[in-house]
Amino acid sequence: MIWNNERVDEMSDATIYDIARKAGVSIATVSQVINGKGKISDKRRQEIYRIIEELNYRPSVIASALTGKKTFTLGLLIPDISNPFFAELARAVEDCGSRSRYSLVICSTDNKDDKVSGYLQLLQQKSVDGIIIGTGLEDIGILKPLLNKSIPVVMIAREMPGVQLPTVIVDDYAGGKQAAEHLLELHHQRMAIITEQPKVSSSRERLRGYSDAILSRGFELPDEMVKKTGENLLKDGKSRALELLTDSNPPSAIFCCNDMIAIGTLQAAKELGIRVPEQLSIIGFDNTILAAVTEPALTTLSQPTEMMGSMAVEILIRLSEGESAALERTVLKPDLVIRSSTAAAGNRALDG
Amino acid sequence: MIWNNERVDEMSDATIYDIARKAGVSIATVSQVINGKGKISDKRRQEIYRIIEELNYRPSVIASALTGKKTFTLGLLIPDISNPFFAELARAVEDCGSRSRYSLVICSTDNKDDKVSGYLQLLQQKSVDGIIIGTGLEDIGILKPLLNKSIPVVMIAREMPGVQLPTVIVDDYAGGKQAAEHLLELHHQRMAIITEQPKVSSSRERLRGYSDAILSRGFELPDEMVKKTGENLLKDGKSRALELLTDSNPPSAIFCCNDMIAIGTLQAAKELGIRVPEQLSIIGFDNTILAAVTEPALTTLSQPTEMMGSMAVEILIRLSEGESAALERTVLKPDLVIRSSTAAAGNRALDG
DNA sequence: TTGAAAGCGTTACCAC
DNA sequence: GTGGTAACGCTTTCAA
Repeated sequence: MIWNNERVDEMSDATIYDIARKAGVSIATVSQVINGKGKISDKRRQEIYRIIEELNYRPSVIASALTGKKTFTLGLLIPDISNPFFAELARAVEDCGSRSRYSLVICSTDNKDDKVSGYLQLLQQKSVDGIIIGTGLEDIGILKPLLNKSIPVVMIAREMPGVQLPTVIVDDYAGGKQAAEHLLELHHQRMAIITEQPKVSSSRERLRGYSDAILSRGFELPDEMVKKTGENLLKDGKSRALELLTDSNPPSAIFCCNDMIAIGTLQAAKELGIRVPEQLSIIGFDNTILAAVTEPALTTLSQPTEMMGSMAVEILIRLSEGESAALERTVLKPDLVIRSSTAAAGNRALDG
Repeated sequence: MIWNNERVDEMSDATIYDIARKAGVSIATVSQVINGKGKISDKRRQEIYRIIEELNYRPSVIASALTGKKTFTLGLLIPDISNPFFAELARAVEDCGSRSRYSLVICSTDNKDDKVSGYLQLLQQKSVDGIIIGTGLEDIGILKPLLNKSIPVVMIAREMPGVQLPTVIVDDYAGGKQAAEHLLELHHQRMAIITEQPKVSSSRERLRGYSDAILSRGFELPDEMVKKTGENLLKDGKSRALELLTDSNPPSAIFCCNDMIAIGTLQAAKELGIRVPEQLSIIGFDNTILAAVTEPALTTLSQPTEMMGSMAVEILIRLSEGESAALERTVLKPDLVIRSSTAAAGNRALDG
């Protein structure tokens, strides 16, 4: 390699003992210098710093964690890091954490309970300082062993009924309502919804808000207008949309519980030759980068990912520093972003 | 919380001592049982397993790492986890790692050298078992302290000239060539390219391949047809595209070094009322989910992210298990995925 | 102002 | 088969 000619033999990383020996002091003194504790003469301090630089010494986080200090590592459980919404959320969490020198361990659970509990166990064994859960869970019993331990946990973008944990969430119910109201204002009457699996709390709430808003205006949301996807958001979204759109009495508007599903729906419409938004209005959720690049661009509900990520991290850090767990529940507002996938209700028969 | 009524007081996690005490044996015995070493009578073994279950004991990875065992943690350096290409790559790495119970620490560097070296230091201090670098670097000197240490490193999707490290990469040069050839077959002559910053090795190679292919057909790639973005791929991509398209002699085709830039270019074209692909062909790179959802859908070069991720992890694990560092360099082939953003060269003046 | 020593939770070697 | 104990690299307390 390029540095062939240089010494690469001192491979073993220096320890506090090496520093102490070289400086002719005890390891306690070195430790104090590093942690800015105790009273060390300026001369010694300088000298020790010099040697630390010289040997490129960095204290082992592992060893220090073993003495009861933090690992400066956080865990993030999400369904899938390759889903842009969660990638954006992860980025927010990472950024906020790294400002305080925390690292982030990513755990993609695919919404599978066994993956969740596997990751949870792993994170515990690794003594992370906190865990952020942003994934759905069928059996909350899985959390029990974790909650008996001392690791702080906060929920992000998801909730578990029956488990009280600090939570940072968007008002999904209100979001569903806003979606419905936007559509109602555009005079849609036959409205459908495609949700995620029922174990995803956010989807449940969005459905509830959507449904309530429709019902309160005297319209209805019949069962055949409510569809659920499985694991594969894009593919299943498209299939469900196909089902809806080939119904004998198809909807003029579909609310998709996230942008991925909305894209699947867009593809279904395209495949059937249905024009969006003229013949069909589609509204998504999350306002990921995807929503901005489709044609037509998606009307969607935007989540403040930045804010959610940093709030979750801040709570976790406070908790891990021993602050009493004020069982906070922060509910942020989603924002309706109107683009080009929604328009006044048309009539497919006339229009098409 | 829901489990209010139950004992939650034994908060302190059980240690090997608790198990040993309860089983009336020494910690050495417990350790041996856990690690399947030594000879322990079946009776004791069963009993110890039972107690482990009962106390929900899980050995501390921290403590075990301190005795020289692995941390079962890998680090991944990428420019930005919220960029779909890297999110997909991260997912591949995570999946492969988790099959062997490794966790993944994500580090978004924004292609900034100081972030890179900060993360590198952090990962070392945390004694990760290996580091995957998929981010550009201006000053490779930053890697020097790392390479002197004992942590295995592999490069993914990027290369550093002058640093020899095991590498898993796509043939970017060939990719650039394929892009050019596709465009040339469509009879384009005035062809442009928008690359990332020069410190991104993959962009440099794609440019080289593109340029070589064009030149070898007797056409040219004049300087004003070569643009570079900055940090913000989408925004800068759009600006650069705007510059190209408002040139007095605008290109009929633009090769964008990744899908994000291609989308910026698509937006620029839309803004100028230029029709794609009739008046302008656009070709991207990466084949992320984004390429499939734009309108028109992007012709792009697909990278085998799955394969790249798992190869990188496998090399790293082998290395961390002491296998001699065969300085492998795996070059995978990119695949041209033809969608709807490229077409035979038209004439904007006639056509528009 | 400094250092000796205990302790953190494991593993591994060597006696018994 | 089983257990005692040193060692891993660090922090912290207490004495000097």
